[in-house]
Amino acid sequence: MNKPVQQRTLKTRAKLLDAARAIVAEVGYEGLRTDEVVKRAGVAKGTFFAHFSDKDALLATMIGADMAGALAQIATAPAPRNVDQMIALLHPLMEIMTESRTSFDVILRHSGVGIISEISPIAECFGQMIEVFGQWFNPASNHPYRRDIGPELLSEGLQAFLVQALALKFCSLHNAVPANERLATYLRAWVLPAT
Amino acid sequence: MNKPVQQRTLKTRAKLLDAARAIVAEVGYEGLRTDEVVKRAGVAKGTFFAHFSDKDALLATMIGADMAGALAQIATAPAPRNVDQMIALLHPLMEIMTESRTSFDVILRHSGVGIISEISPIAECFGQMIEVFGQWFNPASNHPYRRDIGPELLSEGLQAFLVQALALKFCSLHNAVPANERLATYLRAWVLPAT
DNA sequence: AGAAGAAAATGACCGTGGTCAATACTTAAA
DNA sequence: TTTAAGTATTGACCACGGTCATTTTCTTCT
Repeated sequence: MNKPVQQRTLKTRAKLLDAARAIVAEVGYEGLRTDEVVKRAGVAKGTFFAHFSDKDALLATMIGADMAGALAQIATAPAPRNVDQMIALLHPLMEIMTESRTSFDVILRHSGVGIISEISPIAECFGQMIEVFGQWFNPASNHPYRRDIGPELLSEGLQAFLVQALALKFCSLHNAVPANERLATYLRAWVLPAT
Repeated sequence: MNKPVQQRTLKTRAKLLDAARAIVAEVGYEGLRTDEVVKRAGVAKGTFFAHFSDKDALLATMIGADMAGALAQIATAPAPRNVDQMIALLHPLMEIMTESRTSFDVILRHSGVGIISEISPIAECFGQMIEVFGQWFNPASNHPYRRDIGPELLSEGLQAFLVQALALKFCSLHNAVPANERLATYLRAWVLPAT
């Protein structure tokens, strides 16, 4: 099995993704139709599902790529020295995650995804996040955050609060307060040592 | 406008809900089809959508009712004196919320729902939760939890961790550790005063 | 009781995601 | 170059959620 993947496979996949990107740029994630994707890509309906197990998988691929990009930026930046810096650093990622209700739903659905074999790009991002955030709380460094719990637990909590703050963005009862401020309140209570 | 709602409206709605309950009992939430619901209820397709704006609304009604029941139990019980008691108290609610992947997805989708006019039973439960949990952290009582932040913030965090712990239940990477233990770890780090 | 108006129920119809047996293409060995 | 064994593609087809003009049933007024 030296060459199990053919050239045209890559080409077709790229055509599908390009078409999908173009559509999203025009009508957003909620306006994306598989029929339109295959039409623009110039392939048959069945081909789509030979490349993506379902429509969600296509969305997850696109959204996951965007999230991974934002996360890479975060990973290369120096560790934030306080909560405000942390929020500022997270902001681009938050924007991507809440681009639309549809995409946020996809993210939620894939954040704790099932089987390992079909691990989604989004689930991978969530795993990455824990590692990236974990660096900020590395006990060896002289960070200003609480030290009574491990960096991984601290990261998981940060993730939980991030999702909570973003979810509230779509709730008209709470969205008077912007997500940034909500998250800041949460994080001050979570990552800072008790006074 | 003394009698805007007719008797048959209630009857039909009840028939639909009964049929749906029966189907869920047999094949679970994932096996529920609107065609089957209307067939068993003995009404036409259009009638279904005159009573529920979409399939999700029906699911939200059923799941919301179950959650409200569990929450009422929690509300009447005395405030938990420690994290273990808290978990034990929350356990029935957690079971309902994770009955299936499908129902959990519905819960996530409705947890921070949009317009006030169409507030879903599930969103209402999430609001209720904050109030119920808030009682546990009432500064006037002599609870053993942290007092450097307000009861509402403490409750919101508890909710965020609850959702996070439940989401991980559907993730094969993490479900080696049961949700109960995960949540216990989170809550010890969140609700207890720093040592 | 009958007529008029409002509310509820009907079911043929549609949009869209997803399937699968048949076909076309690619690759590597003979 | 031919051939055989995969691998990718095709498009007619299906399942299922959701719509809406029409019809039936209920209520109220005279």
